[in-house]
Amino acid sequence: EGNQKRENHSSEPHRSILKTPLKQAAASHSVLTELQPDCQPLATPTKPKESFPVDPWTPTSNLKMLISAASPEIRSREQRRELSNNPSEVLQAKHCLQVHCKDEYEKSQPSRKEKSLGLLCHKFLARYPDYPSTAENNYICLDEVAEELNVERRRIYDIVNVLESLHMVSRLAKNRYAWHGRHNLSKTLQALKKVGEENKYTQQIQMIKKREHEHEFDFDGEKNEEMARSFGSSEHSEMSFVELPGMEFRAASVNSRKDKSLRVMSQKFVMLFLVSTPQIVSLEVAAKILIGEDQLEDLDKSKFKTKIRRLYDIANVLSSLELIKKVHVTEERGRKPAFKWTGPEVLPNIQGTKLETTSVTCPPPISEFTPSKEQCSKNLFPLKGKQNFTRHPSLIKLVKSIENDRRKIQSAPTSPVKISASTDQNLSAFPSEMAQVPAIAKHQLEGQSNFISSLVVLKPEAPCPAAGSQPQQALPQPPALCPPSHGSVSPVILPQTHSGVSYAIYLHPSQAHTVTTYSPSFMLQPLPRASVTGIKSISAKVINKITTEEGDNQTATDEPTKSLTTKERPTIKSETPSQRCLKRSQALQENNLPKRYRSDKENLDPWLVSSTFFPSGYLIPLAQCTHGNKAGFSDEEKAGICSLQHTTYSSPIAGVIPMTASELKAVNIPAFHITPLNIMLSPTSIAAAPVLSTSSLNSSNNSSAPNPSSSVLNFTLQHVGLIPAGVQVPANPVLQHVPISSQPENSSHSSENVNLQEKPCVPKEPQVPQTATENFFRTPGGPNTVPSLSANSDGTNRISPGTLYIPQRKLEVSED
DNA sequence: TCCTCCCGCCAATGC
DNA sequence: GCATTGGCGGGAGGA
Repeated sequence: EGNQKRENHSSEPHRSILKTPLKQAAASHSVLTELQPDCQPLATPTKPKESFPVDPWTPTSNLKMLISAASPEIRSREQRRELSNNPSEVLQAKHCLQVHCKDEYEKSQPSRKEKSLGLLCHKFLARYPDYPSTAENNYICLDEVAEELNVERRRIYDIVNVLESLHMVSRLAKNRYAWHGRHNLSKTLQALKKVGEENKYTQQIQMIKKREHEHEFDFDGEKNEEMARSFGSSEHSEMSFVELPGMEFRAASVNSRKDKSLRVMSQKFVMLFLVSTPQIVSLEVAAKILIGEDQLEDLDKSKFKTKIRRLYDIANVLSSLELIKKVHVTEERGRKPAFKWTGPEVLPNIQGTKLETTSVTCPPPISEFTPSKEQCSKNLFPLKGKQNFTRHPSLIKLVKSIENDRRKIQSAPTSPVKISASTDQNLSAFPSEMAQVPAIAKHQLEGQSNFISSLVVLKPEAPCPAAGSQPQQALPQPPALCPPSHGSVSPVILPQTHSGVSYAIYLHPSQAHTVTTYSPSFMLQPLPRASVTGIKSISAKVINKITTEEGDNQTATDEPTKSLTTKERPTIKSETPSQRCLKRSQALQENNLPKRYRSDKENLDPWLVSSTFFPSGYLIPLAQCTHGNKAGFSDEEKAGICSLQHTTYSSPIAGVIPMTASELKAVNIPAFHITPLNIMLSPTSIAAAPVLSTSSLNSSNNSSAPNPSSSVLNFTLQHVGLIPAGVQVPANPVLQHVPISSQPENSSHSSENVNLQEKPCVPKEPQVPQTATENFFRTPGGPNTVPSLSANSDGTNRISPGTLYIPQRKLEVSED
């Protein structure tokens, strides 16, 4: 608008020579000179002479001048006034003041860089913790944020949309989003990688590169046809937003715009990184692929340009998230902007394979509970076979209906309803769950695809030896209580505690799902030093090696743990499990406090649960999550109570897990640290929640108590003949972890001549690649050898990448 | 000159 | 009918 006005103005005869850039300063000058009494031919518009508006320079001065300039009447009035009391000295002074103030004003105006989306995103991210412990205070009000960050809301949308694509936020309602942080990130990346693989992005990238190599990419029809054919030949040339279960979009607008939205682009962009080797994607290639997918027919330059613009937007946000970073790829054709993945390494989709197996080999009741392949498919390829259509509502309904039915069926026999404190339901339900443990475990182990689930079930418990010394002999195998068959989200019913009070504790379903469906993701979590020091150092070594290969200057060796985690993951580093338990408890307690980033020094009583905890995000149980989300969030939630979610979580699958404090500890603070676990207490349970002293917690460290997870694990393994009867497997499988690089070929192994001239990046997520599960399941002669794994001489495992490699021409990557 | 990407119009959708 | 979302592309700042 301003530009237009300026342009109009400058079109006046004697100003027509003004070729000043449309920059505000210059335009202002032109306006200012307009006010000069004696309008000399404007030779140097930048050096106005005298009379200037009287007003001191204010932020509105420009506006005033523009108004004045736009209205001859006002202008002449101004001029008359100026002339009437016109001591030239005064004017001179005014002019000086004006110029000075204008400079000041311009200086005070944020530069373009200061207004960049990346910086804005940084500010935005700084407002929220990477791993929010609860949903409380993790609501995002767009208006407020925009105001506080002093930007228009449009920009916030850009950020939020990208974050949404990573499931770091989810839309709750108009103007409101929920902040999930990085809780879902690894899972999302897993999913994206899987989709990217299935979408044959690797091949597409290679094809584009090959084509570029052969001849300049152009936009003529013949080549496009060829491209179309090649893209069309890929199985999923069209796909929509990759949703995590329970995080489906509800807004019609969102759905209807899905295919073009920044969200989808963002996901696809990320996919390109995840399937690429090395994980460097040039903007050009990305744009072409994204365009190619959508509309091959009109692969025109404007579309390309627009795509690039959007990719920059996305890249800015992803950069702020430290998932990618800008590099330059120097090829024969020149230097091209590109981005390099610096986010957490996403392991090959082991689980994905298993999922397929699962759905084939497992008995219905089990397979239905397992990380639904179908569900994933639904979400990942909702439009499979169709082009440019969003999922039809009726299909959504149908799916949900099916899911509901499934849930009912699943939950019917054993799943308890949400149980609050001191109900007998817990007790009655518990045995029933317990009775299933062996069978379930066996089921899980019977299929290779399931053994991780079994372990997952065991995990929460194993890690925190310091925890749960509860007198709960009645719980020989608490961990197994997370029925694998429910995707580990089923309610876990624990017996009454010594206090005689049961507690309804809601495990965040995402946790369960994480470990169940995407087992690798939880392995990315930091491990408590006390139990996994060795592992950590191994991991650190590997990481260090990787980074060094890339020219890392960082001191990963000096401070191994540093490379494992960043800001939000420090807790585990140097703490004993019990300390960590305490901290975790503190964190939980903190959730009830209004402010984030609060120091957690005081008030260690973790069970002073006068608060209500929220799940930080989506509901993982595949079938029912939708409900959780769909239930929406009332405004009361803002007050910190998630009554709706109570309902939601009362879903048998969603899982209510009544347990004692120590049990909670055991589950809540696994050595694995299965991502921050969100625990939610129902109001009733809150009411009944006893206050345990810290000492009580500490004293619950049970060296004597049998380690249930270990028991279950050993029992199971022995039961299915995977280990000899006498052999005992450590409770904490993590101890057996060995690092695996999913990209061993990253720089050295590849045939490419890749020159990475850049600072190495330390993955934000700790890289604890493989579970011990696979290790001991790979016992020589064991029945469950994982084909994709191979042992290296150094004792570490490596996963055969199985990636398609095409020798590439010389490629240089340089940092900006 | 080209790379980046801010900016805000305005259409689609929501409420 | 107003508000919210967000696709989109002009064009400015910066290298």
